[in-house]
Amino acid sequence: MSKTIADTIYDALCAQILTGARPAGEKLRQDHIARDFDTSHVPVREALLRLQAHGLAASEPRKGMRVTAVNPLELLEVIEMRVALETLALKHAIQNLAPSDLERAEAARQTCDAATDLTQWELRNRALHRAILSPCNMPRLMRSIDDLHLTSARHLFARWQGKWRPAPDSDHAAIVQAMRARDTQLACDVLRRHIRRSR
Amino acid sequence: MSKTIADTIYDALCAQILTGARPAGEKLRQDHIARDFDTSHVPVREALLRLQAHGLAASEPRKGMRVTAVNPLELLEVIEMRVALETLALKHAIQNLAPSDLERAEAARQTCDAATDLTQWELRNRALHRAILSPCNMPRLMRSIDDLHLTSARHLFARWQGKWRPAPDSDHAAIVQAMRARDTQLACDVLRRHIRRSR
DNA sequence: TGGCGCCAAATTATCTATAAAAGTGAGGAC
DNA sequence: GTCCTCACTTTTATAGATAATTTGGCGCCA
Repeated sequence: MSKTIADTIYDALCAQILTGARPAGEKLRQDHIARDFDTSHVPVREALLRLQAHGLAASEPRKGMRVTAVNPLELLEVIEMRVALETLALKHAIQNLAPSDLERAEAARQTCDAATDLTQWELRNRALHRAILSPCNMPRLMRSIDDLHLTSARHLFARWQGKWRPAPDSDHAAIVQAMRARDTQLACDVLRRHIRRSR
Repeated sequence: MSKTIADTIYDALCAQILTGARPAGEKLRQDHIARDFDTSHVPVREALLRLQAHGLAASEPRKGMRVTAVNPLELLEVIEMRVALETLALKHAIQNLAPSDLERAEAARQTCDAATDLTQWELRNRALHRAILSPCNMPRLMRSIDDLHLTSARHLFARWQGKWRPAPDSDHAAIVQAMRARDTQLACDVLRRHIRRSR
């Protein structure tokens, strides 16, 4: 399970891009980053490729990579994709739901509501969505959803950085409650509204 | 636009995995592949990373990559994801539809029906789905759908290799016709049935 | 005979060096 | 003054070498 250097670099760059520490359009120069992490440029290349795979960077051959732009059109796209895929996951999740899943979801919900800053909230919000959906037992679907959340998170940081205030989320509570009642229709409706609200 | 060596290797490995020339579970050894393509192992690593990103290979750190298994559960997952995402794309595509899009779709349909072997048909079938859906103008959605088609194609080859016979596809015709009539509901229904049929 | 540890071979991950391409800017022609 | 060219710098892409890790076999001992 040992993390490679490339893994470490990827995680760090990913966080920097999400939070806006590396703004959209910034050139990602291999040997600069290599110096930052005190390695050679080879593992940096690997990390960049993975950023590209997750949609966080784009490359032009022999011209290097740049942090991808976060244009509003892409956000609309991502929101509709999230609606389609997360409701699919939720339907299957409710079918397979075990009591322990409900406990985990409720715990994740409370943890999320207790967040005190945006970075923390974003992490916990993602964890909550995973907790709610992962009982669907569809690993590939979950990976796709995670990728979409990455893009959503970038918009979130771009828009709310500094303006965010802690507040309990009533949608989250409603979804968990509908799941407890095994009301698939209601849970999906609330989730759909919840995701679309993030515009 | 110059293709790098890594691009070339990726394309070749991708085709080999799709058609089953490299079966599921096969270890992808860097320097063996490097010898095959007469390069160093560095571009091979890059190609492997990209296979991983598209779900065609999986790695355990320091243990190398293997061609991913194509288990029936994943196929079910991919089919439901395709239903969710392709109907989403189709709805938007029909909204934006221009006459030239319809022409292109019809041409792609006829080309697909004229395929004489499975490899050809698979390529043209993918092109047809792209032609039908791409007027949605949602590049990220299209990329996700393309990835799902890769997995579907692997199942297709695994199941029909040698048993495939040329035949016109009535679903394709029905979808194009519904698009021409701007009947979103009908088009989506046929598409859903069409995708689920590939089980 | 069967499990355990150690050595050798294979393989991956990383580093350093080199080649190739792209950007940059000064100097000259018009 | 503007534009083109050519050398210089920066940066990416690939190669070759090295370090680190895993794998598999072999003998040893219970």
